[in-house]
Amino acid sequence: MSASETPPDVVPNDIRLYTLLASIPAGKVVTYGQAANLIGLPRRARWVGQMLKQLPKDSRLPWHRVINAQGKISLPLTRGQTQAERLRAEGVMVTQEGKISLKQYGWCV
DNA sequence: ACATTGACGCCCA
DNA sequence: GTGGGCGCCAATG
Repeated sequence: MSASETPPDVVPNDIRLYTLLASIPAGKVVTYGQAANLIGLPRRARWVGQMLKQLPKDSRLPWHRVINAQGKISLPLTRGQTQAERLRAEGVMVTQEGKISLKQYGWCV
């Protein structure tokens, strides 16, 4: 092993998730599963949810741009309402039920 | 070490 | 479109 080769895990997974979050354009959304896939962690959707949950309340990261595969907000009403408001503030149409059109707002890479 | 718990996802009725 | 059931996987108790 030469020292010049880059090990596959030099960047911790949580950092990669934060980086991805920061790269999601305002007005666009991704699903938990997509977020996991995009950082090379298939089948880790639940883990993504755990990470977002543990984010400090005053975090600057756009955690609100992550929704579930059904195109809906996965949060209990209180915080879910906050997420809906944040999204609407960026021009995303969110129904009363917390439904969002992935077709229209899904972030395509 | 075993059982439960989730900000999940896919399949099927 | 809507549930119900099951698989998945890290964190918790």
